[in-house]
Amino acid sequence: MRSSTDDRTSRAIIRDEALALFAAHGADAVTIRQIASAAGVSAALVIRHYESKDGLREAVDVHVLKTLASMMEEMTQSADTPVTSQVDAMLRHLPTDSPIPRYLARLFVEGGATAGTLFHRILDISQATLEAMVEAGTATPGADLRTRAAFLGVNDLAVLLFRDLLTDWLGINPLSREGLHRWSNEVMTIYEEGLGGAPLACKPPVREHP
Amino acid sequence: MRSSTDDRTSRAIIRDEALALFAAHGADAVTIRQIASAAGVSAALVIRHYESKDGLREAVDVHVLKTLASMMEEMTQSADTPVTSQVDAMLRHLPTDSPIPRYLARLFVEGGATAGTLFHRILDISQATLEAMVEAGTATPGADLRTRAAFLGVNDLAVLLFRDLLTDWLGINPLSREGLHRWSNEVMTIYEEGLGGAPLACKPPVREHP
DNA sequence: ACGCGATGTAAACATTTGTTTACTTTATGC
DNA sequence: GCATAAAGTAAACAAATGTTTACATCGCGT
Repeated sequence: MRSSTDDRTSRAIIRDEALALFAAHGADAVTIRQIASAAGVSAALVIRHYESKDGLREAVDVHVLKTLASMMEEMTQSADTPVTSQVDAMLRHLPTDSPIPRYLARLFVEGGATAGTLFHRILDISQATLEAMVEAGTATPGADLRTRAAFLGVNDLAVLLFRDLLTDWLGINPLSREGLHRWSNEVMTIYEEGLGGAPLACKPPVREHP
Repeated sequence: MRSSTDDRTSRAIIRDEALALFAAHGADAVTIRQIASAAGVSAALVIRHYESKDGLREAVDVHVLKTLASMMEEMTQSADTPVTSQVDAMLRHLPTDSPIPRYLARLFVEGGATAGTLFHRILDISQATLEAMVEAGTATPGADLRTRAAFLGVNDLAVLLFRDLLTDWLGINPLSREGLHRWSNEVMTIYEEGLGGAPLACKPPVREHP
């Protein structure tokens, strides 16, 4: 629901409320009247601004894609993004109650062109990062570098998709500060040493609390 | 659409067609008339058998859960399931065109009680497997065994959720025979040695084609 | 003050959807 | 054979939903 002091244009308010509702319940399950009510306007105004429900859907898609694109651009410039947490880093740029993660989850299972474009872009970055690491000698291409890049990228996205279920099972939101710390600590360790830890005959395992 | 020679009861046919349509388009987007038409019966008969659309939804949920439960039981008895591919192994028990994977994907992003139960069960198995490996000395508990188990379980499920998008990006279905081979080969390597491969000073990296 | 476009609304409309009703057909026990 | 229950259907119904129409209000340049 829009707050009483809100200088966004009603067009933007409608789009944002639609995004929130689409993320929460899925676009099909949300009615124009619900969106209108959440935005504090009439149903007719929603149509007036976006022509149809499908037009609104597209507008929301474009908006999400733009938001993510600018975020990804910003991230590729500041080079502090390790391979483990491309998406996690992305999410740290969003407010914790942002509807975008959940919207993305729905987008990905739904398929469609937008999802394909975004997925492609994310995995391309994952591959580029891995290639850079191989170049730098901090990673191995494996038997098939592209498959390896896909594995890394998909693992990254998985935290996002399973956020709620993981929160239940772990007792802590893996995208919260504390949760993310535990999670990436574990991921980093596995990516560095594998599941078995560093071979004891070679060097002692590296632990956080030795 | 039901085939002409089909000895299933019409009740089961309706349930199966509903499952297929729910998986393909999401339960909200599918109408009772579509299900009826796919099953080759009238819409009224769908209601007659399942009382309401929600009743049908529940019946489909129960059926999927039962199918998976019997599959998981069968798998825990034959002890040849490595930690990397609990779900993959599950899927190898299903026909390649089974709607169940896609149905599960929708179930998981939707949340709900059924999804919670199933997710819980899968991650519990993941944890038990990891604990057994630690006991056997083939794995390390890491800084937080439960988080580590969650990471492994979720990675496993991710292939399932991203199947279509991965097929696009990789050029091969990661759940096909060839695709699954490449995928788990990569996963195994990373779980065994990490991204960097075995430290060269200790022993040469283990490759499939040396 | 006034015209006018932008912004907004309530009520009506056509269609879709889940469900009900009244009715027919098919199988089954006796 | 026949009654009776189960399986099945077409048509009607009520509510919901996307959209349209006709009408109101506000801001603003002149």
